Amino acid sequence: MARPATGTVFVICGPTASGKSALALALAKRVGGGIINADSMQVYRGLEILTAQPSAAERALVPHFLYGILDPADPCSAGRWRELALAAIAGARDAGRVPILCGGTGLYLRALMQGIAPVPAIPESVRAAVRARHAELGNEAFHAELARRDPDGAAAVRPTDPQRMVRAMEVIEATGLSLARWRALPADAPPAGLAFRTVLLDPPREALYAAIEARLRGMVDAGALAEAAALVGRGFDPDLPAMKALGVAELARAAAGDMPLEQAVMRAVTLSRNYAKRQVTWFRRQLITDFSFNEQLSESICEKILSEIL
RNA sequence: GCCCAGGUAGCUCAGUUGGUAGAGCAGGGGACUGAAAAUCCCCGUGUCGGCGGUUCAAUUCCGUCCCUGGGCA
Repeated sequence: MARPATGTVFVICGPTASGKSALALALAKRVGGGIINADSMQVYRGLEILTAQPSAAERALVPHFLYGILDPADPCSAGRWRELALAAIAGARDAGRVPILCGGTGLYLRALMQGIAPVPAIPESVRAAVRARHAELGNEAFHAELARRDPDGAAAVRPTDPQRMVRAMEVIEATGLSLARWRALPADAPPAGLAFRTVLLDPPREALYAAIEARLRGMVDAGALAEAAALVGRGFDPDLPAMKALGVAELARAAAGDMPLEQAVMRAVTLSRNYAKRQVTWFRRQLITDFSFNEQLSESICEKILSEIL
């Protein structure tokens, strides 16, 4: 068995349906690894099919961490995931396993590998109040209010970007310090002694889009309609992250008979393509990667990649 | 066969009282520091169905043909 140097942590990233999970599994078998989820949606229970979480058979072969660990009502975040991932990395190493992070959420991976500002968790009461304030004022007036509280923050965020305006307001509201001030502080960096080896899967667009559609149809065959309907049936706040998993809204409507199945499937496929494109932009431009492969994963490509990175 | 409607961007359509046209979606590019599968920004030349005619000028008006709906036979 190939034995990477102590402290090595593999990172496998790439757009949805590029073959990350299969590559991670093959790598884990080869080096005695433990696979750690780095995907913002695969952390939730009740989305096993639609977020393509590893099967029970796969989990039996190799230890997996952070898949389906949170209830949809319990939102994750970059900071929270970072803590969980650090614990999982330590856990895998204690068990004699090589940690292999696998996932498509660039922000999470960057927060872990390149550090993140040490902003404390914002109390839920503050978050709710700021959101309500934004809903009450609307974009323009809210931006004006932010400009009064945090001029630099307001200048850095477009008045059309509610998510970032709300975040900037929450931080100054809860901590008394602007985001810019927090970001000027030393970042929460990964513990010393970890050496990330990052592999990017970046297949040709055409092959990737074909894989996305094939996989979506496979999900439907595997019961994605029922899964989506069950999740929506729990009546959660639609703003919860898990509720925004691609395909949930469309397939739940199809399950309820409110939308033709084929239309729901094609809509979910389109949304997934849009998402894959955003992911690719992130990985190419925001993440420092050690290896990049421009092919859709197959058995032979997988072998080639393994021999190259080990 | 006759009568209506239509034929404009990959798709769905708007529009031009005659001066060669623009939205949404798709697609492409980009931003990104804690709900990121999120949020946001930028990118629109296409025989305006074909061929004739009128006109300085036709995608627009006229004729004719073709195609697609719907109606009448």
